[in-house]
Amino acid sequence: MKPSLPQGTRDFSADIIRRRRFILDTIKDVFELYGFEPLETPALENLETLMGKYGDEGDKLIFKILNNGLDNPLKKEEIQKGFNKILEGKNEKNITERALRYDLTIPFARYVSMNYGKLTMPYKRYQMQSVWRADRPQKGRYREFYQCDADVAGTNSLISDAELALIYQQVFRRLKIDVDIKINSRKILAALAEVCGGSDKMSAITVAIDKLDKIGIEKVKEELIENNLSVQQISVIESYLQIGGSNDEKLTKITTLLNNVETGQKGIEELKIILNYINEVAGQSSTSSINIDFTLARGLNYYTGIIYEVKAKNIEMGSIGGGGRYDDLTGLFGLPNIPGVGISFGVDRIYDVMTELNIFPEDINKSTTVLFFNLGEKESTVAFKEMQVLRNNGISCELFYENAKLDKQFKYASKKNIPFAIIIGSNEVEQKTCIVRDLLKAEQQTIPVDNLSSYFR
RNA sequence: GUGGUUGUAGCUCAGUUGGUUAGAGCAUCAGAUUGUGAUUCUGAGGGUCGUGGGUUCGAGCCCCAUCAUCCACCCCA
Repeated sequence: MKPSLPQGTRDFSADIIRRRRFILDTIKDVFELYGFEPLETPALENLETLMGKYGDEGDKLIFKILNNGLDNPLKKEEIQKGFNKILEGKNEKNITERALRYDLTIPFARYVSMNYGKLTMPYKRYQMQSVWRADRPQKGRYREFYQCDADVAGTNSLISDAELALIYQQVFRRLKIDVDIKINSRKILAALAEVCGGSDKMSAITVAIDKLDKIGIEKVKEELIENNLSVQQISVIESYLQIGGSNDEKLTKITTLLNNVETGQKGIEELKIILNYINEVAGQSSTSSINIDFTLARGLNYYTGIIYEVKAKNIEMGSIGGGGRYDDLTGLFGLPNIPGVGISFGVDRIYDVMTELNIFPEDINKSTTVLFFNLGEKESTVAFKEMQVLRNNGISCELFYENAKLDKQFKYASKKNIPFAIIIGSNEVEQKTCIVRDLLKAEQQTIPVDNLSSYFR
C-alpha cells in the first residue's frame, strides 16, 4: 500500500520540532513565571463531556470515535436502531460514546469539577497538548494542532485577567512577534444587544459585528437587516462600531452610549480596572499594545466577561491566541459558582507566522557538536573511547558508523550542521593525538587526545 | 458542510491540437582521487504520470468518480 496521512495532519521532522520546541518552551517558561501548574488530560473524552459546549457549529467539528464491537451479532438490533438515529443527526451511545479533545478548556473544567476537593484554590493550571477539529484544512488551519492554555479557576479577582494579558505581552515579546492584543467584554456586547432588541439577538449581533474588518460596515448592516433588526437598532450598532480613539476615549464614549444598561456599566468598570493594572507596569516593558476593540466577539459561547484575542501584525493569518472569562463553567459538570478565566496560544499558527517572518533564532538547529571520523577498525575503536569521554563531559558527539570516504563523512557533518570534526587516523593513534577541525572556519589543529575535553570546555 | 486549485523520479518542475521507448535540474549511488568536504568530470539506478473507471486504433493530456494538496467561504487557534 501507499503510505499517507489523514487529512489535515502532519509529520514533524527534527528541524521543525526544534523550532516548535522553542515556541513551546517560551510559553511554558512564562506560564511558570506567573505561578501556573502543569496539567495533562487524555486525548479522548466522553462525547457527553464535549457535546453542547462549543455551539452548534462546534459540535459538528468534534471528531467522534466509533465504538468497538459494533459487529457483535447479539447487539445487532440496538446497533441498527442507534445507527438510524445517527442518520437523523443525533448522537447515540450505542454507536459512539467517545471523542477526541476539541480544546483544553472543557477538559480543564471537567478536571476541576472532578477534583475540586483536592485542588488548592484558586487553581492556576497550564496545559500544552494537541486538540482535534474536523474542520477543512486551509492556511493556518489544521485538523490536529497544539494549544497552550493557562486558566485560573475559582476567583473573580480581575488581577488574574490583567495577568493573562501580561502573559500574552511577555510571550510574544520573547518570541519577537509584533502583535495586537485586543480586549473587550461580553457584558458590553450583552448590553448592546439589550439596547438593540433583546438578549436573544446577541449572538446574531456579535457574529455580524465581528466581521466588520473583513466585510465592511455596509455588509454588516445588511446582515443585521436579515436578522430582523430595525433601522433604529442598526443605527445604535453603527455608532457603537464607530467608537474610536485611545482606550480612555473609547471607554468614555461607550459609557455614554450604554449609560442606561447596568450590565454594560459593569463591563466597562471591569475593563477600566484591568487596564489600570496593565498601565501600572506599562513602563517596565511593553512593546505590543493592549487595545480595546468593541468589534471583538469570540465564538465560544461560554465566555461571559472579558474576552481577548491576539493577532500578529504585518501578516495575513487568523488569530494566534484567544481567551476570556467565564462565570460558571464547571456548573455544567455539577459544580456551580466557580468562575474562571483563561487564554490560549495557537502554536501551529505562531510557527507559521514566525516562519513567514523568518524570525526564528539562527542557532536553533544545532544538535550534535562533534563528529568523530571513522578511518578504520583500530582508529575508530580509539575514537569510540574518546567520544565517550566527551559525552561524559556533556558534549554531544557521534562516531561515523562506517569507514567511508572522508568526502562522505564531511558531507554528513555539514548536512547535520555539526560544527566540529575529530579525525583520528593511524598516525594520531600512534602519537596519541587527534585532529580537531572547525568545519565552519575550515581550520584545524592537532592536539593530544587527553586535552580533548578541555578543548571543548 | 459549500466553491475553486493542484497532483508526472526522493525533491522542484517541463511535457505542443491526444501519436513511437515520458524528460531536466537537484539529491542518491559508483568511479576518476588509498588521509582532509562543501568544486569539477564520467557513469548508473530510480516513474503502473495520485487511485479507479470511461471515450479512442492510441490517453500524462479528454470525460466521470474518488483520494490527497493548497486556497476561499462558514467557523475558528
